[in-house]
Amino acid sequence: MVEDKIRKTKRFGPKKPMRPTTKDLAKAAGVSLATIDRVLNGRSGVRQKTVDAVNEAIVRIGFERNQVAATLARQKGYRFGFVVPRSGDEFLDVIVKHISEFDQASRAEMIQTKIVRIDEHDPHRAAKTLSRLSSDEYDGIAIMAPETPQIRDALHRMRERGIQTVAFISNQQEEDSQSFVGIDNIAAGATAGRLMARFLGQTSGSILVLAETMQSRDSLERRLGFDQVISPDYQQFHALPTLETHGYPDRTNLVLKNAFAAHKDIVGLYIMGSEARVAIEFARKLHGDGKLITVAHERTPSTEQALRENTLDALINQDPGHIVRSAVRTLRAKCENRETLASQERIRIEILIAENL
Amino acid sequence: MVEDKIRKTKRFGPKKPMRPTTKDLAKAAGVSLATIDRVLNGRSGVRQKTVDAVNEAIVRIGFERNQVAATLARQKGYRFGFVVPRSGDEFLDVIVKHISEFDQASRAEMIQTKIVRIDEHDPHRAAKTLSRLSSDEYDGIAIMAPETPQIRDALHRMRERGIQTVAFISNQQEEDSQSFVGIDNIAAGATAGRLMARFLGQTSGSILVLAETMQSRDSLERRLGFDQVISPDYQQFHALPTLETHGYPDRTNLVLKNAFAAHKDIVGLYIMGSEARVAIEFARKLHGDGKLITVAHERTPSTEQALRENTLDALINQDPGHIVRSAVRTLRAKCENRETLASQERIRIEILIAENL
DNA sequence: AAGTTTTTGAGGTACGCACCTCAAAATGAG
DNA sequence: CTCATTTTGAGGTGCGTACCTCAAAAACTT
Repeated sequence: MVEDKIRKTKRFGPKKPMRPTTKDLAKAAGVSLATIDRVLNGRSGVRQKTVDAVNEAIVRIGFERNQVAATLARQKGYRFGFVVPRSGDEFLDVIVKHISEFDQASRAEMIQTKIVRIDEHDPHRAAKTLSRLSSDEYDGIAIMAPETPQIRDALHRMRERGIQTVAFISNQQEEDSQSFVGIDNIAAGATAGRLMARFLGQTSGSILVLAETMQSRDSLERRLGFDQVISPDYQQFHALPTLETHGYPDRTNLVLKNAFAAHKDIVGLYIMGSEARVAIEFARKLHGDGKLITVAHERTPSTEQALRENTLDALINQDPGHIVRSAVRTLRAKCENRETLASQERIRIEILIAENL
Repeated sequence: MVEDKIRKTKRFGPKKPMRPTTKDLAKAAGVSLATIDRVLNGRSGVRQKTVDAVNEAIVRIGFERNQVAATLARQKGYRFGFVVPRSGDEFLDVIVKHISEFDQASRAEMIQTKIVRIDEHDPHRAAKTLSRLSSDEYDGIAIMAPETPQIRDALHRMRERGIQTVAFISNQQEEDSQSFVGIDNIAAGATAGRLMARFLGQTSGSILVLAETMQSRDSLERRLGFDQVISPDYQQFHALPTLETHGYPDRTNLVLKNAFAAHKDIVGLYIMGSEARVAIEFARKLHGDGKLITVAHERTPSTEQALRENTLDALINQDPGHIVRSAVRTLRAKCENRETLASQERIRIEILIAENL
């Protein structure tokens, strides 16, 4: 029986530098555990006065909820949905691959991630798909979609249903950092511009800029950033108006051919869209001629190979793995009513060349 | 009493796509929970035959230990130590800052990270410090230190004491990816070389290479990578022998002055060490003259400012935040006898210019 | 003051696992 | 076959939180 007592105090003595628990908090606040639970989890039926008292005690004793125990008790990790366009380019495939990989890796952490496809060309249908996502199937949604009124509304209603949301890769206008995971596309365009200019060096001539469509915010921003660098700092270059491919290979080839026919002094090619395959192929054929400097966005099998083969000179990338993880961390923080460390969640604008792949 | 039954089956029916628990595993393997525990946690006193049976059942039913519940039950998160040099440059300060930040942010996840300083110039004392780290104070150690026999032995003994180890930033010869977190310095040197060459363009001349010491593996590797690019691909450049600063500002100024006096055709400066302040200051004064292209390593307040001011043309960086997180994930995986996804833990060689800071 | 409503407390169960003890069973040695 | 040893089972406790119920207390109403 003496043994029993010894066992109680674990190994060595009562040294207790432990983190305060809910029980400690209850004592400190002079309320019961039930009330602590109500306050911590934002349930109703607590007087403001009591809420304040609890919050005061939280800071006073430095209470911090044990997330490990919390998720265990909640007995329902988190279920997050990644909403992505149905029709996709190579970059989308990469993203999707990373989402599934993450899902695999985080099963042990009780986090589920599913992929939801939407028709990005039909905002109405897309919004309808979104409206079907219920809060007892998803705790949060990360969405990659162009910014349209329908989608914005759908997201708004989703939030009202209690589903947390965050935009990734494609911004949704909400400028606060807790709602968007991705790069600053103006800066990305500027980075592309600077590299282009520096790689071109002393030569002069025109620069071709290619995009899928200039309807999208991303392209607009990249172009803006690009011009911000090229126009003032380098008079020897002339950046031509953006050519739009609308995602069609044939059209891409056509506009490129026409452009090169019309402008004999093209020295640079800036591919803003994420589908670079066709344009790269076009550039590859030209490469014999001389030094066409080519810069593109997003690492995919094609762009990676082009970089290795020297068809591409530089690649501006945003790490899909980081994006996925960051989106999940952001959603989780929102679910737990926390803030994230903005510094930790910032997605870098990566510059890739053959040597640092 | 009828209510009771209803309560038992939670909300809606017995729909059970749940993850198998230890209980399920016990049933599947035809053994008791106690045995499962023995096998899972590598305790002794189990016949090989039984171990095999359990492992077979694990694969068969796809059991995966619930880490959340495990860490809660273990009632002792993880205590990791980051061993870093006592005397440090700016980059070290940045690293240390990130370690403390991580410590703050992960308290709720029950992960503690402490910083342990060692005297990197006295391998004997350093090893002694390491030998003092006990396994009931640390579950794992991440170490940033030059590779010496003493340290290697100390690490070895540490592992025997049951402390997991991983090297970060400075490699420790163990080539397997699970033991090192940091960049490939050969590739980093090559990246610097390529950027240097491309930024220089058509000019020709000598390139100055500066290091703290060529004793260190990192510098050797960076230099190797640098030469691998410069020598074969660009005959117009001549990379001079590495100058060593040994960390002394005065000496840095001196060697730089002498070098510029001896070689009138210097067009590039490659700063390999992480303490770039003095060299940058030197380059800043020269900048009026013309186009000295300068490339350095590691983002610090100084290098960042130099990049903004255009004194530095490019910066090769390894993200300290990622390094810290990756080191912790790696250590944790080792503690839990798991493997990490190598792809997820690879530290990128980042290229920074003014536009993508 | 009596009734109504709101707020609080007490107590329980569960989550999945770690870690412990003791006895029972299986195995091996002689 | 017996005895010693190794291996296994049964059962319990606790981690810190979520979530639930029911009754008691406090706060408002009229």
